[in-house]
Parts: sequence; C-alpha cells; structure tokens
Amino acid sequence: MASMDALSESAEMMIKNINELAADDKRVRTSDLAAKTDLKPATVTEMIQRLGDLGLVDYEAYHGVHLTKQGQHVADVIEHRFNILERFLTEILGVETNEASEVACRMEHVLTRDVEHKLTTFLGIDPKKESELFCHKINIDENESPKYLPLSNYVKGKKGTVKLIFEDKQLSKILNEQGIQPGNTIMLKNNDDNVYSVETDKGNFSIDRKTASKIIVQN
Amino acid sequence: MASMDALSESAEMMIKNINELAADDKRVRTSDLAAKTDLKPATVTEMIQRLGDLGLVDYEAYHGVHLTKQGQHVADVIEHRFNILERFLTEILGVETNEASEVACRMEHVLTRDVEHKLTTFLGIDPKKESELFCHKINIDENESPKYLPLSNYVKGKKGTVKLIFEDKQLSKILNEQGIQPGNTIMLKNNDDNVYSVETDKGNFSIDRKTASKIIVQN
DNA sequence: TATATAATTTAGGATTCCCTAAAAAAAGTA
DNA sequence: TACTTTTTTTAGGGAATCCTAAATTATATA
Repeated sequence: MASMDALSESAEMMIKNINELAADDKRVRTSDLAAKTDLKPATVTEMIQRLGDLGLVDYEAYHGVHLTKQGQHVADVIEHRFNILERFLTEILGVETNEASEVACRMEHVLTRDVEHKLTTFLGIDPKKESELFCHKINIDENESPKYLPLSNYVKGKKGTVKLIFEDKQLSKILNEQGIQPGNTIMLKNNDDNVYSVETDKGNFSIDRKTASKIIVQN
Repeated sequence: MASMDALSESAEMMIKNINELAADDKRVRTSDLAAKTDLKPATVTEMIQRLGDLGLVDYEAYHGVHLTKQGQHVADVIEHRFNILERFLTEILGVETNEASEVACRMEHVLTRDVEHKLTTFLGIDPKKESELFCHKINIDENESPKYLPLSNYVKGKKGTVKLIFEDKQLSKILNEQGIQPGNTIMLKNNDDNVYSVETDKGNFSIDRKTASKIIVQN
C-alpha cells in the first residue's frame, strides 16, 4: 500500500498489463508483455525484476511472472480508476471511445483515492457496493462531503437540492410531478436496500434505488 | 506546437513556473525558479538549457530566461487546463481545494485538446469566448459532438433534451414553468450575442446568454 | 537424445532528471 | 577599483527507462 504512491507510470502500466494477460494461474511470459506494451523484451525483463524487488510480482528467471497479493491490489486500483475515468469521459463529456481510453490510461496514474471515490459517487455508483477493496465509508459531514451526491448515497433525514436527473423524458416527467426537479429541495426520510422514501414540497413517496442513483442532490 | 506533445511533465512544469514568475518583461532568475520548484539551481540550469534548445525559452547564461512565443503558448495551454481541471474537481466533485490543486497539477499534463475543450464546455464556459488561443470551432456534427452542451453553444434549429440546470431555486422554477427542465426537449430557434430564442412544449420565449450557459442540453 | 530454434537474460549504451561539489561570473561593498 | 559575497554554471555521478547486440536458457524437432 505504501509503495503505491511511489510507483512510476511505467511500473504501474507493467503491473496493469501483467494483470490483463494473466489467465488462470499461469505465469505471464516476457515476450507477451513485450508485445502488449510495445517494449523490447530486455526492457520488460529489467522492469519485472525491479517489480520483483518491490514485492509486487513473483519473478522467476526464464519462467515469467505473476502478481503478488500486493501487486494484485495495485492492479485492481488502477483498473477501477481506468474504468471510472473512461466512463466519465465517454458518458458525461462525450469523448470518443479511443481517445477516452487513451486519456483515461494516462490519468489513472495521477488520481488520488479521494478523487477516485468522489468521481465514482458522481457517476451514480455506490462505492459501498464496489469490491471490498474500495469500501471506504462515505463521509457526509457538512464540510468535507462532495457538493453533489446521488440521492441513493444520502443519509436519512438529510436535506438537499436536486441538481441533475439522469433519465429519459418519461421518468423525468413522473419525477417532476412529484416535485423532484432541479432546484427543488428534497429530503430522504428513510431507506432500506431498495426503497427510498423521500419528502418533497409535493408530499411523500417512495422510489427504488436505481432511480435514486440517477438523482444528483446538492448539500 | 508539434513539440507540445513531446514535452515531459518536468519540462511543462518548468515552463509553467517561468510563466508564473515572469513580471513585466523581466527575465526570470535561476535561483527564483529553484526556490519555486524545489529543485537545485544546477538542475534548473540544465532544464532551461534543454528548453532553450527546443526554442521554448530564450536563455542567456547568467542572465535568466524568458518564454518565447512558442513557450508562452505552452504555458497558456497548461494554465487553462489547470484552471478547468481545478474548477471541475472543486465545483462539481467537491474535492477539497489543496487536493484539487495537486491533482489538477498532475492531470494538466495528460489532457488532450479535445478533452480540455469538452470539459470547458461542460463547465458552462463558452470556448469561443476564451482567449483566441483556444478558439477552435465547435463541432456539432451528430457523430462527434459532445453529448452534453450548454444551450448557449447550440446551433440554430438544433433540438436537444435538457439535462442539467446550474441555477438557484428561483431561476429553476421560472425555467420549469416555461418547459425547460431535465428530460424536456428544447429547440434553439435563433440567437444573437445576448438573446437566445427557444421553443419548448410550452411555447416560444427568450433568455439571456448567461442563463443559456447554465442549461446543459443533450443532443 | 542431440541439435536447431525460439525465448529470455545480461552487458553495455543513451537520455532524462535529479543530485553535490567545484569553478566561473556577476553583484555588492569598502 | 579591488575584494568579498552571491549567483550561476560546469563537471561528474546515480537512478529510471528505454535501446541493441551478445550470451544464455528453454523448447521443439529430428
């Protein structure tokens, strides 16, 4: 974990590629990594030896590598960061797929855990439902919390202002009739796994989690 | 311009710091750059010599540097990318100022022009009104255009669906009464510098540019 | 199994980016 | 102006990241 921050982009890319080439429990070969990374085999050998010294891969000369537990953790973090960045770039900004992929691949190495987490939340994904690796408690304190949150991540009794609804005309219309529309105040009264009870200036009613995740609320 | 893509993060940071220290037409001194960048003076000398070879700074031994036209362009691009990234991180994601600043400072070096442009548009800033350096024509083709655009960047006759309104309760309410609310279809009928005429399912009316820039429309 | 082929590693070189220490130039002072 | 102090540069070294060429190990085949 402590080693993560110190890793160079090149080192992280090598770990990412090892992870992507790892099938079953088979060790990944130098030549396959060289082909995938567009590096020469000698360069790959040098890098995986360095990663071996750091305890991130299990390297045996002439017999390839596989990720250690620690290396796997790094790979998982990078993969998650890549995925949310790519989704943000394509779904929200409308960046074309190939370019989004390239930019996400550069950005994934400079995201902090906090920004990763806030971006995940912004995309309407509940970080609590993600792999336990990313299961950090959401902070809903007045000061530190994100300005924008999906309603599905709200805390009972908290009030906020609707900012954005990611949905089709049909659903928007229904929600609008219930008082859920940008600029309006909403309060989460109660929720269990799938049912969210809210109060608006039009009254009380319930929506499901999927719908709740598409309503972005500002504190 | 061609050289821009080839610049390392270190080189771009040096150019950024030269730009930030440049007062009037005075040349920036090695020692000031060393203090600002936390590098040793010898390292600064080495880097500015390299930048001199690239034609990005005008370097004269023992007499400091100043940016060339080409170097100034690089500095302007980086500054703009930093600013929009920092705004996105703080205003949209709610990332704390110091962290947003640090992350933006790493990300600014990996943004492409297209992502920079789409992010600028997403923040509700009209790229056409930005410095001429960034005055690239907006592409509104069906295929390539961003999914989300402020209404103020729309083309006459184009139809879209309202997705997000960055505004207070008061304004949201007024707009909602005119049929401008997330999920609704809107069509820009005409516009000049400050007045935007739109058609919604509630009829026709006009709004000003500032308001139009806060309405994000999906193609 | 012996040998040819393919894969991998080692050796050595270049560049970038960082350093320290010493030399050189500029600036301040008597 | 001569001398001291400060600033800057040069010289040389180390780590990371790439390379090519040669040596080594593994694998496939006859």
